[in-house]
Amino acid sequence: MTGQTRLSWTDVRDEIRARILNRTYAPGDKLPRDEDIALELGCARTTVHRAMQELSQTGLVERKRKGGTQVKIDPVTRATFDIPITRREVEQRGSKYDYQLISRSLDDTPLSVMARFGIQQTVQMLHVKALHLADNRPYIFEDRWVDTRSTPDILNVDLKVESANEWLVRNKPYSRVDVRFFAMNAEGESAEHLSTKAGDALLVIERTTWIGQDPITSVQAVAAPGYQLSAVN
Amino acid sequence: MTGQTRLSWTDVRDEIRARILNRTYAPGDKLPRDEDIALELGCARTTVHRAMQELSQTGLVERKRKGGTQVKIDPVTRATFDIPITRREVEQRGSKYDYQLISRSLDDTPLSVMARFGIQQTVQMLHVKALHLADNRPYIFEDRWVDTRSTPDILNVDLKVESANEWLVRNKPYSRVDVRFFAMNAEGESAEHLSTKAGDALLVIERTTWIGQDPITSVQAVAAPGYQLSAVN
DNA sequence: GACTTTATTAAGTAGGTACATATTAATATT
DNA sequence: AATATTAATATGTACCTACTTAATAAAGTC
Repeated sequence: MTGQTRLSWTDVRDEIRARILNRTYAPGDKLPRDEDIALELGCARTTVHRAMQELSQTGLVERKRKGGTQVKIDPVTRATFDIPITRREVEQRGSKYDYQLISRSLDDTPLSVMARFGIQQTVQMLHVKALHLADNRPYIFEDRWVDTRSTPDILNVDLKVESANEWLVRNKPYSRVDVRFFAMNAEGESAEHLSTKAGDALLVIERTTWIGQDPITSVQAVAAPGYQLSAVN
Repeated sequence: MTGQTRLSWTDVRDEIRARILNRTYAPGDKLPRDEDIALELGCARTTVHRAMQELSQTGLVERKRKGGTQVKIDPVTRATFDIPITRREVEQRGSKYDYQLISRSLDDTPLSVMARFGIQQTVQMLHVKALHLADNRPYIFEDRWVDTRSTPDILNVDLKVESANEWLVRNKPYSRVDVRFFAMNAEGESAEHLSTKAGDALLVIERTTWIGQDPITSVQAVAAPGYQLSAVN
């Protein structure tokens, strides 16, 4: 008697992954049908399906109806990043969080911001600049635009007290988000507020959100020198 | 007669998400039990479960056995990035890909690399520097260390022809990966190979992989100025 | 009251059945 | 031979049932 307990879908996932790692199933190979794997391992097809679902999502295999399952030829590295509220991020590092409003005004959107939102006409939006600090040292400088058509309430928020970052996350869920990372040299304003010298390489996290088709906000969060963003798991 | 067809789990997911967006379920609120939602919407509990599974994965809700489902108070922005083989990335932009080996030698691991791998002792690893080009212009400069204990075959690969990047992805699946992004100023080597002037801000993608506990490779991919990394979806 | 034990609850999982859907393969038609 | 039609097939989905597990609440004990 094998006497072994029933297989869970994570067991199946691990077994299949192991076989891919040890090249039983090599890149480009076609895997057996779910049903055959189920039969071989002694579990239900639904269990194999659940396992495959995850392997497919992490980019290790590719599945097609009728076509079957195939090990990806060029597996991409898929990394997930959590971008929390800055206050949370600072507090979770065990640092003291502070926040300073730098400026707040209604300005016409420049071309760069229009491009981010994908809009053609210039509109007036709330333009907010603010600084997040960790242990009294500059941590992130944010330059944000908020569309007052989709988010008129932002005008009643005292941004000297509550950061737009936090207020928006709490009060303005989005249905679509675009996130991108790039590097820029510190200059003028960013250098000044982050207390660094002009020219220093800074990581920028740019986030733009929409609700349906309507723009909500677009922010460039410029991190202080040395900032690293690392993937979860 | 409503005459409507049966609900799919994506319908349920969209319905729940809509309710979260329109604040029927506000941040911090507890959602009804899966079973009650199923009853209300007229579908099976498993269908609701499948929908919740995705909402939970994207970080919109939090689920606990017995505790039920709760809308996250501070929803994080969760972004997923695919980091393909550089050749693929270049080709998908519609550019011509080229590759140049810059150097290849067996060196002792410096502290920084040991830290990335989480190892205490200095070991000799294969140290490879290479340049990826798009349309004859520098695209990514990579500085890579490969552990020859876990990956002895790399020593037989002609890295002048095939990039270590590509060979490893094809031949050395990993079980764990660490990915991080940061910005650095171009200097000396990186400036020279990327044909940019020293001081320019460059985005660095650092990737370290293991198979089980054993280090495979760690690479710093330094992108040419202007490079942006954007999330999938 | 503080602590431990027990029961309850809601999500999580496994199995089975039936059917839907997207592709590919085979066949028929022009 | 090229094209359109039809059949076959593997994954995807929906529903049901039964059981498991983790977390919480309630009850009991010192």
